[in-house]
Amino acid sequence: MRVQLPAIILPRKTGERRHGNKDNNFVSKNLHAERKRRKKLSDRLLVLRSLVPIITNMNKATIIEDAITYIQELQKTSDDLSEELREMEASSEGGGKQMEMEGDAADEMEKCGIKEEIKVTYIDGNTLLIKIVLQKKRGCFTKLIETMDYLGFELSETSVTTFKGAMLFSSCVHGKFVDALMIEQTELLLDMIRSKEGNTC
Amino acid sequence: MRVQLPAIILPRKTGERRHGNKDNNFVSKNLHAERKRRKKLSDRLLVLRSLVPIITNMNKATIIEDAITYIQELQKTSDDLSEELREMEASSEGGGKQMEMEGDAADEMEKCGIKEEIKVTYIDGNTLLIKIVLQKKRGCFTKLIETMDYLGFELSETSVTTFKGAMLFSSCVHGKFVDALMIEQTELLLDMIRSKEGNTC
DNA sequence: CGCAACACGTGAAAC
DNA sequence: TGTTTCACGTGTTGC
Repeated sequence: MRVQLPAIILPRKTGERRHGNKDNNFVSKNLHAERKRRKKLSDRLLVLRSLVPIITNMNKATIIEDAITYIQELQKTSDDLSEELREMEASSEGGGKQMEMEGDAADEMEKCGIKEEIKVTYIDGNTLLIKIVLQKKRGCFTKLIETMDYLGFELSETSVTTFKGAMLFSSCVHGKFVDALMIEQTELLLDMIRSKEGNTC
Repeated sequence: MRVQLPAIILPRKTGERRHGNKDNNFVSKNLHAERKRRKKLSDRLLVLRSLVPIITNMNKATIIEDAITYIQELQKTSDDLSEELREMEASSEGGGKQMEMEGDAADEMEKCGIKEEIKVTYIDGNTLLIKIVLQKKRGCFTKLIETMDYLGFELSETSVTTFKGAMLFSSCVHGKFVDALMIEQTELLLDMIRSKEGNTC
């Protein structure tokens, strides 16, 4: 094998033909251009070689050959990865069936004139009565409970009923409430639950 | 731009120098070898070009240049995909946090002497009173409801309370019950809910 | 020695 | 027109 440093190619001084041209001034106009072109090509090949991890030989031809096989490998692995990811996403979404069911639930709710809503009734500084109507989705109850927990609400006398694709949640919650503060943030609370639904499956 | 068919390159007949060599027999032995080498290199470049989707120009230099950018793109997308996949795998395992929380819930339940159980009280041929204590897990409520729905149970007067990592579910369900049949299958029902829990996140 | 790989200068075709 | 790109044959070098 040719002994050559990986990065620094020592340019061979071969073929330097000092051809004794008769007309020394007209040494062909494109000489410089051709040199530049060759240099550009060599540099490009060098960059290409630096990108390919496995280099069997330093030959120009083998550099390109290795680049070819490397591109093929990359394409294959890329395809495999994207397919694997696609499968993973598909299985992670719980199947389109679930989505359709949720869509049906929304339709059913709309057909029956049920709308998502949240109503907070202030009892006293430590007690609220919360009523929430949500589209019935997988895990929505857990997300709701988690939101309540995140807000520091302690649930008691909780009741849940589902019908016509909707879920009615009503609960007497205990905590330190600053009067009407939370009551005015009901929409925010609803958004929190909704966003939490969107985050996980 | 050079007019050239994408796939079939018509070989230029340029530079065919019929140099009037004095010694016609010794036209330099490496002529054939050099031709073969050039052809090999050209062919490799052709293959490389066929692999790169975006080709700005047919030039040798630009072919390599495009290949370089393409390889860089492939490497980047490959890295991105693998990282995305890694994240997805990590989050798809339910997250160690969630597992830990569920484990904590189980510990807390055990510490408080609460055990998972199901108790079915027969009211009449159309009504049952069901009480279920389950470990509080993400989505367990939905799974429970789905199981009820699968069994053809119609829920009414449903109440849910969570405490100490456990979830208490009690409901008055309506349906066509064949007396004690379902009552004896309570363990089966519990297993169904548990297995449903295991299926999804 | 031959073999393989390379850079070079050059004529010509394409733009 | 001139510029660019190409293939060619060759001299040369390292193995």
